[in-house]
Amino acid sequence: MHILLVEDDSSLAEGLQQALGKQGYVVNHVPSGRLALAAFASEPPDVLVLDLGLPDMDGLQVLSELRSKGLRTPVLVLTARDQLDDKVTGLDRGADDYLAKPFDMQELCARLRVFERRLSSVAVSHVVRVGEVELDTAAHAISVAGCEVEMPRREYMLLKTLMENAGKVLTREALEARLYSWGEEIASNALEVHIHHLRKKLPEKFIKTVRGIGYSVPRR
Amino acid sequence: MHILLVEDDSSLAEGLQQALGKQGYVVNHVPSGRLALAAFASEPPDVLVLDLGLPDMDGLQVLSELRSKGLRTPVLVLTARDQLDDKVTGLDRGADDYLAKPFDMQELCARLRVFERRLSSVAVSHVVRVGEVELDTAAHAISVAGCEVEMPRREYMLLKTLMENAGKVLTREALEARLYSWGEEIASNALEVHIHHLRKKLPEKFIKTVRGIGYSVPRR
DNA sequence: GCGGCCCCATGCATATCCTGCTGGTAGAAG
DNA sequence: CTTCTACCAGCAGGATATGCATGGGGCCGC
Repeated sequence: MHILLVEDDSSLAEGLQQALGKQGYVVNHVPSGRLALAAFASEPPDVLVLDLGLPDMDGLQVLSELRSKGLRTPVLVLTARDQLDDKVTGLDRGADDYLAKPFDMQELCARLRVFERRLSSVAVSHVVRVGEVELDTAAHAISVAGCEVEMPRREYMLLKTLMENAGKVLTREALEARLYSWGEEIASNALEVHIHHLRKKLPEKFIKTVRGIGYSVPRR
Repeated sequence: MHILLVEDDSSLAEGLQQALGKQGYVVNHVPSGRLALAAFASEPPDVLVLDLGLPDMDGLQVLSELRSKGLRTPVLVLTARDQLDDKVTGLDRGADDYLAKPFDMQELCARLRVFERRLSSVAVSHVVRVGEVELDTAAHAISVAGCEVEMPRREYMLLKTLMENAGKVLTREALEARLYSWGEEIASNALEVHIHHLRKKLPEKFIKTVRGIGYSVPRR
């Protein structure tokens, strides 16, 4: 799941990015409202985590802006505990949840999981099947010909994006954008290595390479 | 956009069919779950609008059936307002949206537009067909008389530009400009070579040469 | 530390492409 | 009708780019 974190306190942001990354989220961080809107336009995340105290524009303003464009992305608002009024205003303007600083990491994660569930139930079915490969997005499980197969995080993500776009060719850039947040771009053939590992676990010819473009799994 | 409407109340169904038809949608209507599955098999729609109260099988059952087959077609569920539990169950089973009867036509249209947007952004499966040659820009795939044909990058690009401008004659310069970026201009008959390779894979006379000008594929 | 996971670097295999050349063809000029 | 010429088709050798395979080492959880 892609999270866009809008937070001006860089040390807090870094901590969050790291912690959430370990939970398997892909976190992009921007320190200001203007950048948040820009990031949103170029690469819409699944969830927005929004601090209200921002240098350039008020967090609530960001929220209003997004909603006025008809975007329904779930938003979790962070704010200092003593500004409780913000809570009401925030929810009024379309926030989905609210967390007072300082907050517990556990709690943040729990609330993100709620979003995640909501997303996966609203967005797409839980099970994607292509040929004899079945991917259960809810259980994070893959089975090949009815047999469960273990998948590390990156491989899972990669396979998932490929299967969700079965029939289309995904460019190397598109895949990398999906697997990595900004700032953790890779400078090697890591992607090819993952593809390599995936192929070992999947039926032959399941992942087709389109030379010069990228990869695809055929729609069946 | 193709809509499959599953609704047993015939008067409501007729009204919807008419109203949605005016919006430019193509609406097929079936009154039962069994027929819905049949219709789905023979002609998969872009969106399914599903009433939950059906005579033969529960609408939710239809939904489960579809999802278990790995079909990810967007589904909008209709249900009576007093059966709110259905909402949760429906979303759990893979519905994408939900509308309580009686509903406003405006709102239904708005929600369908959301699906439409989602479709067009995800499935940019843009297919160009000229004669018996078919080109799918999303899958980077070419098929001649229904048979898949491999295509390297340059040949693909070349064929694509020709087909997208079927009927027009493209000068050699125009084609080269499309295939090569600045700095990698070519200094030989490379283009002719690619044309040669293409002709080998395509039906006879598919690419016409216009002596002194360039090439074209006829519009059919 | 041990093991899984993942990024990185390298060498190898080959598909893909450009090049240069030879021979063919169409259309105009004589 | 013949000839001439610019343009085009076709081929094969070599250069290049691209992807694959493999091993090393860093990092983190246990």
